Amino acid sequence: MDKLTTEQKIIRAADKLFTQKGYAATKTREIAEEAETNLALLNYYFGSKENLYKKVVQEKFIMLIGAISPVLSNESLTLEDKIKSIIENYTKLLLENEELPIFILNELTINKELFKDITNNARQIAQPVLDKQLKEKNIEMSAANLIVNTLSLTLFPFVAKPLIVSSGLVKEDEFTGFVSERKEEIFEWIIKTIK
Amino acid sequence: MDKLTTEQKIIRAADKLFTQKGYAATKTREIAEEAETNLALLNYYFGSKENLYKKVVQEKFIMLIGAISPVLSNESLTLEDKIKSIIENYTKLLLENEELPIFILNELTINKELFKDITNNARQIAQPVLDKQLKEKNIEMSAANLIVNTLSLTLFPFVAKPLIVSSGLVKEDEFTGFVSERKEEIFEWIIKTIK
DNA sequence: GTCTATATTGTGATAGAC
DNA sequence: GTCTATCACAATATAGAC
Repeated sequence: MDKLTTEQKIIRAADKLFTQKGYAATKTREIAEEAETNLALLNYYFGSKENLYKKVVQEKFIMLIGAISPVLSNESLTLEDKIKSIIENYTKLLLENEELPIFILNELTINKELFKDITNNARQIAQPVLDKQLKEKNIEMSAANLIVNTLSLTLFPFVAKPLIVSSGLVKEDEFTGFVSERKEEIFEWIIKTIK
Repeated sequence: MDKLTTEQKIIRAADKLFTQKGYAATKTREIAEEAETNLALLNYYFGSKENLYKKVVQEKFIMLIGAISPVLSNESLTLEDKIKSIIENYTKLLLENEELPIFILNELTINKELFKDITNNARQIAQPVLDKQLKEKNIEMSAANLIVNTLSLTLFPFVAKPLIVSSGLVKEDEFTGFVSERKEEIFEWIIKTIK
């Protein structure tokens, strides 16, 4: 019934396990089993565990910055539109991939070298545009603070979900509602702080 | 010169390496080497790698919730005092332990069971007090949102530091200044949003 | 308490038949 | 392309001398 190629099944299994348990804790045999194939095929298609990992990580990293990078550098969007888009994009993306940000942020912390080539591409494209827009409106907040605040309020609940849930602040089955309702609230809070 | 016992040296080395690289990627031989002792002594004092890890993790977890739990449940502090204290406590703590939150949050995500006994203690102590204070002041924001927002704005920059730095938003050597200046700003932003 | 040597298992990768 | 069997080495843990 599933028309995935063996290669795709391995990628999908690797994605799931690496995201859940991290690189070192994930065994190649587990990936093979999850993909309903065997260890030899993993090496046949990808050469090594590390190679497979890089494929997965790059894909996920692009997902994560893909939700913000085009928005920020788009000159035809107003400041408000940008903030709203980022909140919308991330909330949608993370509701479908809850562990994505903690996975990427943890990997960035543990394995700083791995990402250098990817981040360099996005660097310094967005900031000048945003700085110009802030200056035009006489807003005293820096571009860095505006971006960090927007991302903080939007991403952090997902990053800290286990803590938020286990502390009883928000119940597991209320979490989706909690972050969905926050979307409009975050937008209003941010607008308030830049006025 | 250093008057640490062997046991303390091992704990300290384990703390450093587990925090930097995570559980699975850290080898017991490395810990022994970092502690300037040998593998046998690690097992002599702690029985196993997992045992040593639990010691380290619990200690760090208590550090992290210790900066907020007593503040929130203190009935004699005003709402403003609480927010200010949390921001101050965390910024100070995290400037000295930058990897603490990403480490704990990642471990909570990967290994959800490990923490259940600890979080249960702090559960549902703080929230009633805070809810009462919010109601008295006719603030429409929920306690959950207020706490999540405060923690988001304060903790997220540390969690996302590698991303913030590698994207060029804030330079590595400006990071301390960036989060230090944010302290007062975060406080003002939050006050604005609850008025 | 400390150390060297070693037992034992786990893990990434490959050889070679089909 | 796929699979079983296996190699080679890494890693946790322990035995036993001091």
